[in-house]
Amino acid sequence: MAEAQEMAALDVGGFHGPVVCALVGITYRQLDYWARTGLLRPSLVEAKGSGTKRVYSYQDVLELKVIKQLLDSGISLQSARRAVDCLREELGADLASANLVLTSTRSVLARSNGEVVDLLAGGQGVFNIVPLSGVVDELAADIVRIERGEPVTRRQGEAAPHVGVRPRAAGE
Amino acid sequence: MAEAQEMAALDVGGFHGPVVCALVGITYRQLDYWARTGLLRPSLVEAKGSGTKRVYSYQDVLELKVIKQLLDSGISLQSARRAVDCLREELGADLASANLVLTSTRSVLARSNGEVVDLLAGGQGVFNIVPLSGVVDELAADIVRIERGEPVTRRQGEAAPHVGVRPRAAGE
DNA sequence: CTGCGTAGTTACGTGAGCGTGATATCGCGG
DNA sequence: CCGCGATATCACGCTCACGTAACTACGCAG
Repeated sequence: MAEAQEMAALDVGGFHGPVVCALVGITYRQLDYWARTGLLRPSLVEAKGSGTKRVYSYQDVLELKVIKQLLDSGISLQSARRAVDCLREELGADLASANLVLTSTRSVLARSNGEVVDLLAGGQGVFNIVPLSGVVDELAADIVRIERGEPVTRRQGEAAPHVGVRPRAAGE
Repeated sequence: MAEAQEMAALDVGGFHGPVVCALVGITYRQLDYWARTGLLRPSLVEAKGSGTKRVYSYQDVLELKVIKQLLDSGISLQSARRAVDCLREELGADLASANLVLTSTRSVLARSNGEVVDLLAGGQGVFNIVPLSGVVDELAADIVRIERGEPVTRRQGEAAPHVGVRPRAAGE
């Protein structure tokens, strides 16, 4: 019962450092480095000296997973910073049905696949396109697994199998 | 007349190090580093000690420009290496009408915009899409400028204005 | 109140990807 | 054949993005 209480506390919105590492699939040193350098601070509770605990929100973990995707696909942390800024600005959007698009100069959210096609037709520079649906679904599944005590052993640097990606026609 | 001969020699396929730097918009140290680390060796003449000259082919310069685009858009040199491998394998293709697509696991060439849309519908991982038409056209224009002695002063890290990008409808 | 585990902090090291000179050497003009 | 500029090479150092290990401090059980 006391354990169930702890689980509930997690559900309400709090994730400690090590748990976040398991969910996102990064090392603790990366999480720590990112927090110190200001890439992504825990939005619920910041660390106040040794022994204290950082507490991350669900939204934080989502952004971290996006960052991890970017790193796995060979994008620099610098660019990931711009991506995070974009996600922060467009929080109202439905992430599960949107694509994050980064170009050399700016980053935007494309709600429909049609918008992505339009951007491609514009044809300037390089496009980094991140489908967010996979990230959202995957996180939901992993949270359940973590709360059961199953250790979510995902290999480092390897793309996780995305759940719930539905192929679409171009003219949607 | 003797000068015209030198120019002709360049046209046939040879570019020295510093000229390549000006064309691509990178520093000599970058070109040197990339040659030493095996990212992109001059395919015509390698360096054999101090005082010798590296000679790059037109194809080399094209690949270098692609690498530069990747770097400007925040992609790591590691990923750029994979991109170069892909370009090497698909040399027969018409680069000016193709897009280079990099995912976290592999790299491919998409000949039509339709293929790009199909790939997006597949929806796995992150897509880095490089329209090659701009790179090809830009290089041709810059080569003319170089041979006139005009110094092609392009700002570092800023995307060059692409020529000849034509917007297309999705169902092409 | 006293261990003790857990989590954050510090110190130090590492490799990639260059920048900055200084140096060595080639090849060409005179 | 001899200087001289152009080009490659070397030595050194720097920043980013972490890894490893040791240390430290909180907070909870007993």
